[in-house]
Amino acid sequence: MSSLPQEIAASSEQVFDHHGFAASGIDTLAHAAGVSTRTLYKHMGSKADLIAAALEARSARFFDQLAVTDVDGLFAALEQWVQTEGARGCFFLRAAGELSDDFPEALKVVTEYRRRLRTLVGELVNHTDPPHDDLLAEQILVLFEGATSVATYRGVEGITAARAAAASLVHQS
Amino acid sequence: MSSLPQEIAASSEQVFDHHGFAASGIDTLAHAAGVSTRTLYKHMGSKADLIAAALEARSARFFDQLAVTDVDGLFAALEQWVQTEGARGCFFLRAAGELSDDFPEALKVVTEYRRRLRTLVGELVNHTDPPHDDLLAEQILVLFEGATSVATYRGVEGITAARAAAASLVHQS
DNA sequence: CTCAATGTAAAACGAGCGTTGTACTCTTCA
DNA sequence: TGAAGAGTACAACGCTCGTTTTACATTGAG
Repeated sequence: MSSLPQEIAASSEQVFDHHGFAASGIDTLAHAAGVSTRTLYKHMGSKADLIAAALEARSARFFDQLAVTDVDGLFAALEQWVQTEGARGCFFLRAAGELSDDFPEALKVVTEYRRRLRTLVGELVNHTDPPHDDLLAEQILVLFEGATSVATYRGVEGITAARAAAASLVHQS
Repeated sequence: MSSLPQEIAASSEQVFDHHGFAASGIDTLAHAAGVSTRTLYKHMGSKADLIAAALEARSARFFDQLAVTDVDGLFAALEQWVQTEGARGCFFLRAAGELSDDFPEALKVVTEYRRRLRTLVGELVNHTDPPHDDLLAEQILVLFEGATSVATYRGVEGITAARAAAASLVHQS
């Protein structure tokens, strides 16, 4: 049995993902979490804090899925994610677009997510045989982000295409 | 001298792009357009209609920039766009994420934009020498969307990488 | 000149928002 | 037993929002 703050952050992650941040009211978020608004505020402080917590929860959950050993596994994991979670575009890009400077903590989570994703891709590319440089890492990152976006309207086909493109770029000398 | 509705849609496009749809109030939008709220409503009907009009304006403006003859030109045009407009992620993806079913007209514009972008990429890939198939078109689409996303935090470097990747994929048999 | 069209300013409306206060119930454990 | 802690329901607060109303200014054509 996990803690209430974690449950609230987890269910809020889903509500924000499906309806956007501004459009998700506290009452809706509290009801989705199965708690009263009073309890929600006691644990989360404010809506801004709750948004940051939801982004943290998504980041942790997403990188758990991305625990892979090679570039191809990255796209396999993304395909798996989209099949179980659906595709609505990068949660963090959407957050950055919707949230202004009034949400500095949330934006910090977005920045940290991006840094971590870039680092992960860089490591995976570095462990290919033979090792590759920064250009390939940037290209894999583009394919990953592109697959995430394209999947919103072309489904897993976009991820399949990205996966094949990544393989081509990795294996060509 | 262009018409008031066009001016309102154009300036609203900028406000929505920089601050999000829900966070942009009617007063802000009217002030940015240099008109009163009364005039804004007379010409645009409602905020939902204004959002749809702003998306239409962006679509027209963006595809004007994408009047190119080959795949490489596509990424050159995107690089140019980002340098003059900045990068905040795909406007249409963000709209789809923020707007619910209460905005059917806006979502129709998003769908139409995506259909048109996919068609454009398909045509450009088909006119390569030698002509290529649907897989490459999907891959170029992924690179284009990925470059748009990655540019938000890695700048034009992401577009440069995507451009090189596209060239690799096009020229390899 | 006048009238219709088109614009403005400013206030008001009802609704929903994020947030807090109050009063109550239930559990737990010393 | 009884006090403390943690949760609930529910109303209220001040604020902002989208939208409409009212009253007034400007302008160009017949």
